[in-house]
Amino acid sequence: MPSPKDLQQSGLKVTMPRMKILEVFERHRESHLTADDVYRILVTDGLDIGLATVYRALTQFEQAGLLQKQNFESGKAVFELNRGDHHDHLVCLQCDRVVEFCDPEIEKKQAEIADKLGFRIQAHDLCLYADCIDQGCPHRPTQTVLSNLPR
Amino acid sequence: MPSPKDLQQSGLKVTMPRMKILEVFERHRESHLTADDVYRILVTDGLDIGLATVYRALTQFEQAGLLQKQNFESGKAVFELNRGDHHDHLVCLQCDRVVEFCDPEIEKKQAEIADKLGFRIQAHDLCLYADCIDQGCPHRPTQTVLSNLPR
DNA sequence: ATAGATGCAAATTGTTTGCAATCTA
DNA sequence: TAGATTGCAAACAATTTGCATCTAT
Repeated sequence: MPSPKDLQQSGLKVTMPRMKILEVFERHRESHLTADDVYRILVTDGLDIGLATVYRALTQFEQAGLLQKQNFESGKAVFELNRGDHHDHLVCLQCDRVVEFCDPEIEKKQAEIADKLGFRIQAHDLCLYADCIDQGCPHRPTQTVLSNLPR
Repeated sequence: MPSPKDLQQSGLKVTMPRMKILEVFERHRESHLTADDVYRILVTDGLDIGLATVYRALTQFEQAGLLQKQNFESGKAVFELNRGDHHDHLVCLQCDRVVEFCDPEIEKKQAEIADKLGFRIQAHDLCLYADCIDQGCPHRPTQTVLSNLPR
């Protein structure tokens, strides 16, 4: 349930299009959506919101820290709700399923490496591309499976 | 020095455009080049090779394992010679400098993670975005600095 | 000779922008 | 009401493709 506060705090006016777009992400907490995905969902919902507005909102929301943006190999950017936690992604090469994970050891090692090279790390992208081992891999559109790795 | 064999072995005909494109990468072993970078270099060299041909060649060379493709945040794909070794990248947020590194521990951990999630890892992208700590960071176009981390 | 390669222009795809009309604070 | 926001169409940037013409094998 997106609250108007989320927008106000970012200096963005509370408008219908923006609230509806946030709602879409609330209703799809497990997904990684492209601008077009969001646009289609809105259209399906019978809402008349332009694609350009979606793009503008996504950009603003990302800057405001409400959303996180990812660039997988697909060429299109995908967005997900910023749940505060940082995590990396594993994309299934069979069905495009996205599994999230986070490994503190890797995170630590990254900082050490940057440090050793004379840099202060600001961000990173880590994405694994892999094949399902188990049989039951449905060839379906993008879908997310949350997963917390033992630490 | 690109050898015709590199192309023949891939089932690609040895043509002037292809050889010249390979040469460009040989002459810029340290760089990460976009299709347009390659095209401009060729034009500068007085060669009349179409941009579409460059794109086609880059794709074919990547599939043939001669080049490696990277998608940084820039939106454009960059290519580099496949030197056999795997490595990850660190991009300087100030000057776009690209530093290469490889950390066996991270590699190992990645495989373990994929394994634990029920996947067999095929590939991965790891890119760190960071700020130079030291002063001498020139704001210049993309340029690569090779670096082997202690292992 | 012939399948494959090239150049050019036109087409695609994902994303951004100009602008007049329309809203929020 | 003033300044922000929206929708639409046009503009863009990166990459791909159709096709008639060449070229390596």
